[in-house]
Amino acid sequence: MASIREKLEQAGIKITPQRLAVGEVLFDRHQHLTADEVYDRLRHRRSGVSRATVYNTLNLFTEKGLLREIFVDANCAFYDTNLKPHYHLYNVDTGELMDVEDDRLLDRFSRDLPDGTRLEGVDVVVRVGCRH
Amino acid sequence: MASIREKLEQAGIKITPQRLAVGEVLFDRHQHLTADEVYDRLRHRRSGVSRATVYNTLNLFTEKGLLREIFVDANCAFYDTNLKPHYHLYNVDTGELMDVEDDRLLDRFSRDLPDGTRLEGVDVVVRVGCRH
DNA sequence: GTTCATGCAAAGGATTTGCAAGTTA
DNA sequence: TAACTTGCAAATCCTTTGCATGAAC
Repeated sequence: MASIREKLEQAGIKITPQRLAVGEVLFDRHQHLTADEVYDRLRHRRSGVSRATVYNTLNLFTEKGLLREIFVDANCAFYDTNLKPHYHLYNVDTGELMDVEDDRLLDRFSRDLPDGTRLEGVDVVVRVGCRH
Repeated sequence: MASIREKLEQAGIKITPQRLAVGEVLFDRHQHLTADEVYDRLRHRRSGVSRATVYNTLNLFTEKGLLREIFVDANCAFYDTNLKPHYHLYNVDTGELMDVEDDRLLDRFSRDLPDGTRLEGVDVVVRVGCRH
């Protein structure tokens, strides 16, 4: 718990009870949560964090590099706590999202970037369906 | 124009004037358009196609394999007419989306899929920013 | 005491849906 | 004719915002 406080402070984030609560939900382990899932878990814990604050906090954590946003379809952003190079396996039938570690991911796609640009990140989503 | 009609028929799509109009806008050349951009172009051509029909048609074309949806951020899906293996270079500062051809894209990520699943597609978005 | 965070409710944008009327094969 | 498509407006979903209250340094 102290480590979450440190994590936020190291990222230059001002500590509040709400931000700690969001951090505890998220950084418990590597996972992919939507904003709504985070909000629900906070409610179950009876942490009084409003929806607006959940969104604000997720955006803040993402800006500060503690989270990565993943877009797999129009109506939900996932927030990923795994910052190591990896890609995602998305099951379109079950909605399940899995990590696949891949050390060379960045290398593979960061060659030949246009002049005057810098790499921000590489997002790979491998879509699979259940075999019927 | 006849080729668009054939393209739709081959995909098992019933022909209507609206669907032909959407097809003409899209399949003119390889491009990435949002639903709203498609709607705007239809209005400039004075094709009377409603917004709802644009959405219905884009979803239909996607289901039938004539388009690919690309999600680069929460608030807009791009529809890509390029069906060859390729990935995307997205400039977060300018909003520009570029294709990069890559024949081995599918191979690279389609190994080791979970049992009982089949590959639906591989989406790669390389995010770049302007060097300041 | 000034700056920043919170939370509610309202606004916003993209997409979908219900349903009546019109089209297609 | 039978099944499907269209279009409008309303509904829905996710997310952001305005603003007044409250906390922090």
